[in-house]
Amino acid sequence: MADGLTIGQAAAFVGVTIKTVRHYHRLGLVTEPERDGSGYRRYRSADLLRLVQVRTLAGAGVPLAEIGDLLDADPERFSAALDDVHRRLTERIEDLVARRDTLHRLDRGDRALLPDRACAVLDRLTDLGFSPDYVAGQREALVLARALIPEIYDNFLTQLERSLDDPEFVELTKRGWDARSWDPDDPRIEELASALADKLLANRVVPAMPTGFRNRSDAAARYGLVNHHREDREPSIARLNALVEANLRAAGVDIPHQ
Amino acid sequence: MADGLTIGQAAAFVGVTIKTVRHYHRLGLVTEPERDGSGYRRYRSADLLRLVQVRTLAGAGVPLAEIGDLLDADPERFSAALDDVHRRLTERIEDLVARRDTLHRLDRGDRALLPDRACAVLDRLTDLGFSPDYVAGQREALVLARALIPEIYDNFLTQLERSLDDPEFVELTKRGWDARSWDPDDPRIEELASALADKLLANRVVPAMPTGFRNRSDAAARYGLVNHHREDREPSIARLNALVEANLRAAGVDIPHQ
DNA sequence: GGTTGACCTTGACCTTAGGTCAGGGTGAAC
DNA sequence: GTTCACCCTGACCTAAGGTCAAGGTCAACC
Repeated sequence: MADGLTIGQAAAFVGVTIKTVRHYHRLGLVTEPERDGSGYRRYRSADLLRLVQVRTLAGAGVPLAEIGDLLDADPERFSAALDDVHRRLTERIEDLVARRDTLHRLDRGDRALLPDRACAVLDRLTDLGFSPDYVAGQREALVLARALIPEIYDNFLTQLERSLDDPEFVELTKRGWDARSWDPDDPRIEELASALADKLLANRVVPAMPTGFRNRSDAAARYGLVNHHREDREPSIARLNALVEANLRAAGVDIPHQ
Repeated sequence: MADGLTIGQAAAFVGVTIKTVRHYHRLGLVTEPERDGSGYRRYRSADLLRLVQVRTLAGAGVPLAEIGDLLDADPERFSAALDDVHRRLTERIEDLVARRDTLHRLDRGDRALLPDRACAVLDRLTDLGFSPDYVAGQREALVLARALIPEIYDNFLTQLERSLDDPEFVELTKRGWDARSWDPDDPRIEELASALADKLLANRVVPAMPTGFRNRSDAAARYGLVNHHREDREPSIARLNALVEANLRAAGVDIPHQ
């Protein structure tokens, strides 16, 4: 008898739930339609049209709070606003595409993100016979370096690449990795530290401190984080690294304490 | 002295706010790091790594509630989950692209959405000299028909197209539109209704009632909504339409009352 | 003519992914 | 020695709805 659709029909029509339609009413986005004898809302063509318009904008991500003004604006302002919505939507889409693409890098073994050059170095580590644990640790260090101190990330990578060309250095590094099973007070650690420091100085692959930070302690914090990554799990390696750093410092290399 | 980044540095590092990091702690997504002497959180490399992983997934739209399980899953389950995330992200992107494309149809004069065939008919109406108001009304009716009763939308459109090929019909329709300024009791309305009904029957462009609905009253509600669109604003046109319908009904056409 | 089941009404509270505010403690620098 | 940027907790706010409760209505079926 009473004409107009009920709220359920109207909602199904525009593809939303009843609650959503009522939500739009409460926000004043769509004026409440007339009620029939039993208090039901009855939607007429004009209401549905408005509902479709609101939904189209809302579906495109326009905040509901803006939609009212937008639809009631004069045509050229509306048109300009539409262009703006379109632009923002395009940005959002591009952002999502970029995120989708980085997503698959999470799946390359370690769930972290590294460019190809770093991956090549890591593959080479594996080929040279380093243990998967060691490779994983280096991978994490590279991820951190890239994110925390991009200024010296290249330096870090180059250092790794050059070191791998020197069989003696590779040997020393492997021995250093073996040191994790030694007692932290084992005298061999001091010997090894000395040999490693000499090698580093000879090959000129000393770590460069990051520059350009607001203060030195910030840089030091980042440097320490990268260079002492995973040491909390390996006390002997921590001691080895500390000794190597002490040796380098004694030779005049700028390395922050702790 | 104490090593590790503060929460602000860690947050800046992964590109989020401090509050977001604390939020992840509360959800158990990233375990709370150790505190320093003054109770500040100190983030070490492993914490940052975890933070980057969480952010990468969260940024791709994975609900925070799922991320924990996901990152702690074994590799092949993780990999499968990543594929799933990728798939959902692709769907979302396609959906947004579709919405972006429909968005510009909102800007084609009337802020409603119609396919090309309908637009062509409306343009033709304008070319034939119908007033912009009349065209707007027909446009709205088409939008409603398409959304409410797609089964007869084609029929509706074909009817319009055929009618426009008949100059006499065009003349009668224009006269019908002029009738909105007449008194609703004007005797000319009855005449016109009779002529229009004859023409409709002769051209066989009678409206088809929608079929296949759960009940007849639902169909009737939709039909009424489309066919009596805008009549609340034009009482004379309402009367004219009612008379045309009565004439058609008398000739055996199935049209619901009200 | 009674009951069933699908619909409608309002109102109050829940959700996600954080943001904001209040009130107070820390740390480094000028 | 104070200033200013940073940190702490806890309580409440946001958008865009969803869920639940308690009750009224409508059409259909028996």
